[in-house]
Amino acid sequence: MNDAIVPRPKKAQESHPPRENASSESGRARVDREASEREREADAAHAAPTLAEIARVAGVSRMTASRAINNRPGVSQQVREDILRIADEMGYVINWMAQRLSSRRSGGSNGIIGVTAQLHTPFAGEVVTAIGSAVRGVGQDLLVYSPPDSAGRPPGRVLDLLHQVADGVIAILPYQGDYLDALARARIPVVTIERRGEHDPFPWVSGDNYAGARLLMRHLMELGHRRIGFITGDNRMESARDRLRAYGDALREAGMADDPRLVAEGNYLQKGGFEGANYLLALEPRPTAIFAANDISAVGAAAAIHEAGLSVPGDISLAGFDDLPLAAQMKPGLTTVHQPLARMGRTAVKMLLERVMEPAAAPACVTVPVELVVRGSTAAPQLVR
Amino acid sequence: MNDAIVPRPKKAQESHPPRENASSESGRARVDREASEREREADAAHAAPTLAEIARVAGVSRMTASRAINNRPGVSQQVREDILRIADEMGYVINWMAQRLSSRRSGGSNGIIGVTAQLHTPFAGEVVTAIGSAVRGVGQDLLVYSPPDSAGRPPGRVLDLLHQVADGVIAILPYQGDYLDALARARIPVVTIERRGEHDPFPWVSGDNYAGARLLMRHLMELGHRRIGFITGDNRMESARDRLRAYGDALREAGMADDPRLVAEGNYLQKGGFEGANYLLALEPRPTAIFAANDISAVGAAAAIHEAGLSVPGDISLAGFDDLPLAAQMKPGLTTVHQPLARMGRTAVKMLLERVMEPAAAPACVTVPVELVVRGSTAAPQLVR
DNA sequence: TTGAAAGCGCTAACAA
DNA sequence: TTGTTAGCGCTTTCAA
Repeated sequence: MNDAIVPRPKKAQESHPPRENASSESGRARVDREASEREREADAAHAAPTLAEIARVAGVSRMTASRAINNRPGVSQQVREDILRIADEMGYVINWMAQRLSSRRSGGSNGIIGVTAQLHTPFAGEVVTAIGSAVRGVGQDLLVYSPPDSAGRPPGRVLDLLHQVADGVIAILPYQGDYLDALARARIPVVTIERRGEHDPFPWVSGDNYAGARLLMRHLMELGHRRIGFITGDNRMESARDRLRAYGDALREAGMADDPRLVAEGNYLQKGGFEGANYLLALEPRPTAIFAANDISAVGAAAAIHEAGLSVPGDISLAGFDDLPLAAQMKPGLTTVHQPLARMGRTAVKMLLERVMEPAAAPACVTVPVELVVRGSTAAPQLVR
Repeated sequence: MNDAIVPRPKKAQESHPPRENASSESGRARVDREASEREREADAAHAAPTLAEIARVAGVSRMTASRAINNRPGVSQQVREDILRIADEMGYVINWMAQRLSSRRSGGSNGIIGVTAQLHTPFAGEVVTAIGSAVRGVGQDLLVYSPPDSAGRPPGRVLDLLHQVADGVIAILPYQGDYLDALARARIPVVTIERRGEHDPFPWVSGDNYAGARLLMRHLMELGHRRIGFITGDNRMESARDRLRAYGDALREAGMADDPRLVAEGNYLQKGGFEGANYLLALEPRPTAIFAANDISAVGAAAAIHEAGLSVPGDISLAGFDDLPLAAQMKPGLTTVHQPLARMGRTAVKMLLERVMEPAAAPACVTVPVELVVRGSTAAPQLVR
C-alpha cells in the first residue's frame, strides 16, 4: 500500500539560506551527514518516517521534534528550523491515529464538521453541496461519509471513524437501525436533516413537508382533478409520512372519495416511481393526476407514463416534491415543491456549531417554509373520458 | 479486513431466551452484578468505554473481548455472546485511532475510497455525486474531504487523515501548492479528475477539453460570429489552458483577427465571469458572442449582460462549458459542452481500484469524449450594427 | 530550552 | 479456548 517516497516539495528549498557564507563550514558538514543518513532511512524503511526517525536524524529527542513540528513553544529558533527542514525533506507526515490517540485527554476540536449521506442520489448531492457552501464561511473542514449499498454489510465502521474525528455531525442518512444505533452512540452533537419521527432524539431541520404537499394538492384540485394518485416515499421517514398525510387530508377535506387504491407504495427511488405509476395507470378509472412523493419518483413515473403511450400533461398530470435541478430539465418541466436546500444547509450548520459550543442546549428544531413551483407537467384534466 | 461487530441490532434481543427458566438463578445474579457495575462505569466515566472496561465487566481478558468484538475465532460461543451483549449495553465503540495504530503492521485496506473536492461549487457537487453512484456498486465506503475557504490556513491536516484511512484517493482539488504537497506525500494511489499539466505525477481522467472547445467555436463561427470573446478559467488547471488554446487555434485557423483584447481573465467562478463579461462588453467594437470557460462563469456573464441592458442571444450570444444542470435551467438555456460526469466518475473509480490492487501499474490516463449541446443562448449575430 | 518516563486503547505474537 | 507481554507513534507530565 505504501508508495514510493515522494518528491520533496519545491518550496522547502527556499527556506535554505540561498548561499551559506563561509563561517558555516561545520554546519555544512553536519548537513551532509544528515543527508546521507536520510537516504539510508529512505532505502531501509520505504515506509512513512516516524517522529522518532526525524528526531534521530536531527539529533534531538522526540519531544523536541514534536514541539517543533506542532509549532509549540519551547524550542530554540535554530533547532526548530533544523527539525522542520529535515521533516520536510524526509516527507514526514504526522500520524493521525497516534496523535489523536495520544492527545485524547486535552484532545478537543479538530475543526471538522462531519456529514453522513448516501451520496449517489441527486437529493443528497444537492444537500451536501448546500452544506458545503454553508461550511465554507465558517472555516471548518468538511468530511462526508457515504455508505455503500445499504443492502450490504453493517455500516458501522467508517461511521464510527467520522464520529471520532468530527466535532459534530449532520446526518442525512438512510433511516435504518444500524445507522441510528451508530448515531446514538456518537459522543458528539448530531443534527439531522429530515426529522425521523415522534421520538427523534436529535435536533433537526426540515422542509415543511406537510404544508408543501397541501399546496401541491390544492393546485391539482384547483385545476379540476378529482382522481389523484399518490406514490409514497420511504415511509420510514417522517417526510414521506407527512407528505402522505397531507395528500389524505386534502382529499378528505375536499370530500373526495378517498379511494385507498389510489395510493401506490414507492420508496423515493426512481424504480419505485416507475412501478407505482404502472400500478396507478392500470386502475379503472385511471387517475387524472399523479403526485409522486419526490422528484426522483416522478422521473420514474414519467417513464412509466410514456411507456404506456400517454402524455404529460395531456393525458395525465404529474407532480413531484423537492425541486431538484432535474425537475426543471424534464420535458415538460415538473410541477413540484421547492425545498430551500441552501437555507436548510446553512441552518443545519449553524445549529450544529451552536451545539458544538454548547452541547447542553435544548434540542431545537427548525421547519423551513417551502414553495409551490408550477411548471408544465400539470394541467386541467381532459374533459372527455 | 475485519468486520467489526456492530452494536447488536435489535434482532439480537431475540437470541435471549425469552423467559429464562428457574434453573438459571445464579446466572441471573451474575447479570445483576454486571448491570450495576455497568452503571457505575457509565456514571463514573461518562466517556466512551474502553475495551479494557468491557473485558473487566465480562470477566475476561482484553484479548478475548477483542476477539469477540472483532468477530474473530478463538472464543467460545457462550463467552462471545456475553461479551457482545455487554459491549452493546455499555455502548462500546471501537476506537479507530487505537485500532488502526495497533494493527498498522498487518494493517491493510479499510474499504474506503477517499475524495477531495471543494464541495461548494455545483461542478464539484456533480462530480462527487457521480463518484458516489459509481462507488455504490463496488461495496466501498466513500469519504469526501472538502477544505474550508482556500484562503485560510494550511489545508494539510485533515487531508492527511484522509490519506491515512483511505485505500486510495480521487482528487478534484483546488490546484494549490499545499494540496499538491499533501497529495504527493500520500502513500496511497491517487487519481485526479482534470489533469494538472505536463508533468502530472498522477493518472487522470478528464473530458476532452480541447475538442469540446473546438466544437463550440465551430458552432459559433458557423452561426456567423466573427468577434468572439473568451473568459478564461483558472489557468493553473490544464482544462482551462486547453479550452483557451482551442479558442485561439479556432480563430487562427479561420484566419480571424486574433485580437488579444478579446480574452478576459476569469477563474471558473461566477464573479470572474461577471467581471470578464463587463470587460468584454466595454470593448469597441463589442464582441457578438462570449464563450465562458465554464457554465458557472457563464452565469456570471449572463448577469453582466443583463445589467448592461443587453439580451441573450439577441444582442450577444453566450456559451459555457460543462453542461451542469443549471445550464438547462437558464433562460434562455445555455449552449455548452456536455461532460459525461457519471462516466468520468465511474472511470475514475475503476482506475483507482485497479491501482489499489496493483499499485505498480503504469499511470494510465483517460480522456473521455464530450458533446456540444446547443440551447437558446446562441444565435446568429445581428446583421446591423 | 530540553529530555525521560509513562501511558493513550488496541492488537500481534506468543504462551498456557 | 484463553491470557500475557510488548509494542504501534505520539503526547503528557515532570524533572533537569
